[in-house]
Amino acid sequence: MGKIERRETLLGELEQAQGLEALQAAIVGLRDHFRVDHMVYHWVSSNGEQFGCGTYSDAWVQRYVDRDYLRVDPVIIGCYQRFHPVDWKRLDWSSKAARAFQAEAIAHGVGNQGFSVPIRGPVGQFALFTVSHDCSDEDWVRFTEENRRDLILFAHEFNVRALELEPGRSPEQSRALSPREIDAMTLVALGYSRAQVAETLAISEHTLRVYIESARSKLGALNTTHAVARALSRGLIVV
Amino acid sequence: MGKIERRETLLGELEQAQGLEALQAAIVGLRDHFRVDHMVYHWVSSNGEQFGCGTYSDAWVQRYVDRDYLRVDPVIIGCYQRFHPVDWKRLDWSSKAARAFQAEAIAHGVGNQGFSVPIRGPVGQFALFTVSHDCSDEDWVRFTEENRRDLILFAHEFNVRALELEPGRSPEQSRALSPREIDAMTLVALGYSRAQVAETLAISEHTLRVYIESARSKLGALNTTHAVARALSRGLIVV
DNA sequence: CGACCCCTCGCTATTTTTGGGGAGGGGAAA
DNA sequence: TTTCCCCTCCCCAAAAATAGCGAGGGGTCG
Repeated sequence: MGKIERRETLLGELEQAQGLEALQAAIVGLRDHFRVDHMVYHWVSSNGEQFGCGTYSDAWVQRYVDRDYLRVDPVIIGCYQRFHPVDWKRLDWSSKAARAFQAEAIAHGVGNQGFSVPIRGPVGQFALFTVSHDCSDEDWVRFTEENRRDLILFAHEFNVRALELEPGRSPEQSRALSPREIDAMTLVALGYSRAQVAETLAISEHTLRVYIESARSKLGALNTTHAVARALSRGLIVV
Repeated sequence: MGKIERRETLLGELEQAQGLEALQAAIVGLRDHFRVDHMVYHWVSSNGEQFGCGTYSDAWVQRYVDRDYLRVDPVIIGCYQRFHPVDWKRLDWSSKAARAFQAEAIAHGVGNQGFSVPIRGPVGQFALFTVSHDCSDEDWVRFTEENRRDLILFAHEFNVRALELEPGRSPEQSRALSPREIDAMTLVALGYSRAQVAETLAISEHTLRVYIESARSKLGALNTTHAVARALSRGLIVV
C-alpha cells in the first residue's frame, strides 16, 4: 500500500474515532505511518483543563505536569504567540530554564527535532499537534518539507475529534446582545471610559449605563470587566 | 491531469504566492479547480482591519461593507463561536435580519449553499475560508464530503500567506505577563473585585494593584477592563 | 557587578463606577 | 392586541478603581 493510500486510510480511521482511547490509538498509528519517534496531540480546553494523547513516556508526561512545564516549554510559549506551524529550532531556547527543560526532555526520550502545529478554538481553546524525532538537521528539514501539509491536515482532524469531547458547548447558550449593547461593550473593551463611550455613541451617560447593565445581566456577569471578558470569550464583541 | 495532481499544483502555487494579488489569483484558480460558483478568503486582523480576496461581485462586497453585514451575517456570527468547518445550512438563519440578508446575498449571486472554514490566530485574528455554490442539498452534501479535507488544507495555506501580509507582527511584540500578573488578571476577568482577588491570592490589595498596573502598562491598556480585553484577545489569559 | 524584572508591602486623595430607584415611546413577535 | 424587548433620559449615595508618592529582598542575564 502506497503512502498516499495509507494516509487516506488513517484519515478515514481518524474520522471514525470516538473518545480519547480511539485518539490515542490513532496517534500511535500516525507515528508509525510517519516513521518518527513521537507524536503528541495536546489540548488546553476553554476552562483551563488539559488533555492529551501521544507517545511520550508516562514518566515524562508526569514530570511535565508536576513541574508545570507548560509555563517553561518554549514550544508552548512560542506556539501560543504564533500562527504558523513551527519547527522547534526556530523557537527561543535562549533562557536558562528553556535549555534545562530541553536537556531534560531529550533525556526522557523526546527527540532533538520537533515540529508543532498550533490551532485555536473560539473560546480560548488551544491545541498543539506535535511530531518529534531524533535525527540530523538535514534529515529533519527533508522530513518537514515532505510532510508539512499532511501534518496540518491531521492536526485539524484531531481538533475536530477533540472538540467533540468537550462537554456541553452549545453555541446558542447565551442570548445575543442588542446592537447598542454591542457598541457599548466594544468601546468599553477598547478602554474608553463611560463618559467617552457615551460621547462617542452620542447618548447620555445614563443611557450608556443601562446598556452596560443590561449586557451584564444578559451575560450573567458580576461587573463590567467580567461582562467584557465573557462577551469576548463568546465572540459577541471583537476588539 | 488528475484531480490530485492538480491539487498539488495549486498548493505549490499557493506556497509561492506573495501579496494580495497573488492570493486573489490563487483563489480564482481554486474556484475553477473545485468547480464552484464562489470562493472567498476573508480575514479580520488583530487591529480590526479587514481584508479579503475572492470571487464575489464588487457590488456585493461593497454592500456588505457599507451595511456592516459582518454583524448580521450568520456565517460570521456562527463561525466566530464555532471551531469546526461548517455547512451554512447548520447555521442560525431564524432571525428576520438573517433571512433578509440571505435573500439579498442570493440576489447578488452568492450561492444557496456554502461551507466555511474558520481559523483563528494568536492575537484575535479571525479568518474565514468560504466556498459557495448554487445547487441542490444532495449535490452539496456530496461535494462537501468529497472536498472537506482539501478545503481545510487550502484554508490553512491561505492563512499562512495572509499572516505574512500583516504588518509588523513580531511574535515577541508583547512581553508576556508574569505568573502573578496572569493570576491577577485572570481573577479580575472572572469578575472578582480587587479585594476578592487579593484575598484569593493571599496578598495585600496594594500588591495586587501593582500587578494590575504592571499588566496594564505591558499591554498598553488604558484601564483594567481594556487590559483584560487585550490579555484575552492575545491569549495571555483564559476564562 | 550592575541592570532589570519579579514579588511584596504601605499611605492619601480624587475620580469613576456601581446599585437602587423611575419613566416614556417605538417596533417586532406571538 | 398584548407582550416583550430596545432605545432613551433622569437622581442620589455608596463602593470601587485610579493616580501619585514610597520601600526592600530576590532572581537572572549580560
